[in-house]
Amino acid sequence: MGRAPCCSKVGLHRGPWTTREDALLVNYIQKHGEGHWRSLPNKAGLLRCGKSCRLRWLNYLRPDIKRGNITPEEDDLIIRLHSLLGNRWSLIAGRLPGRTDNEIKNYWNSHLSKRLQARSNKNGSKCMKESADRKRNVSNLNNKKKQKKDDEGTATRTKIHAPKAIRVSPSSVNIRTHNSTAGSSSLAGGVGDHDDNWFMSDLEVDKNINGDLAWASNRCLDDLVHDDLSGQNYSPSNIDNMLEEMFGEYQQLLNSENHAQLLDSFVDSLLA
DNA sequence: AACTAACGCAACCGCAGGGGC
DNA sequence: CGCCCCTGCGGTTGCGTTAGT
Repeated sequence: MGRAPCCSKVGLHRGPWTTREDALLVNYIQKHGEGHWRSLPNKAGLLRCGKSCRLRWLNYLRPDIKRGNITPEEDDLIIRLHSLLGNRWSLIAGRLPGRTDNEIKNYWNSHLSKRLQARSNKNGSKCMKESADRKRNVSNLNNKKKQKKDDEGTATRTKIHAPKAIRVSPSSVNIRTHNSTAGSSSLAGGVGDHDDNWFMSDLEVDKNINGDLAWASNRCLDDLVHDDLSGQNYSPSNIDNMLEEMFGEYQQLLNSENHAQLLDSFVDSLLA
């Protein structure tokens, strides 16, 4: 049972968009605004499903989109946010103005995950194992099919704390400005110069929460970031400040007693 | 120059949540 | 309360491009 997929309708165009289709979509949205994706194709004169139109607009045609050239700062931020949030691409994208979840997801899959993998291999078996553990856990969290499989196949699947995925729109996710009172001193040196222990404390607390090594590869990630950026002339930026605040808050709540509940609200707070 | 493998990106798919009725 | 529709998210696929042989 259930609805037929919207893109299964016979006669609809699929595959790459033509410039004419792009123009039609842009013109329509400029006149009528976003939304009502279901009815948009008809009204705009497009032989596409609404889903496809939405995707094309959000990932490619929006005027505020930055394309290509991921900066070292963005690269660093993606790695750190991913270590914190997992594959929550929309959340991560929300902290990177002009970037789309799809772009970040692609960037991660094609660049960063491989770099992490290479780094793990270099660091030896301990790190490799930890990275694999974490990868598996993140995958479990974000892929229900796999999770079902795992549920059947493994009696004692490790669990990590996973705040519910939250629907995010770019306008609802603003980079918070300063005034944070959270303890951010552990990052005081900025990227490439930070206290080498700040990720470790996350790790230790997470181990306490869940009794496993779910986020153990944070160390590997940190090493990766440190190595990649330490050789560059790379002064502290707004992104660094933002990270300081965010991870400071993160650490603070992890040190509190009811951290499991607070972790959920922390992720919520990222969207405030 | 021709072929093949690897890579990167755009697009698609399936599912879940929220809201209206 | 339950159903249906719309929307958004994350995983995956397909294909064009580039690099290597």
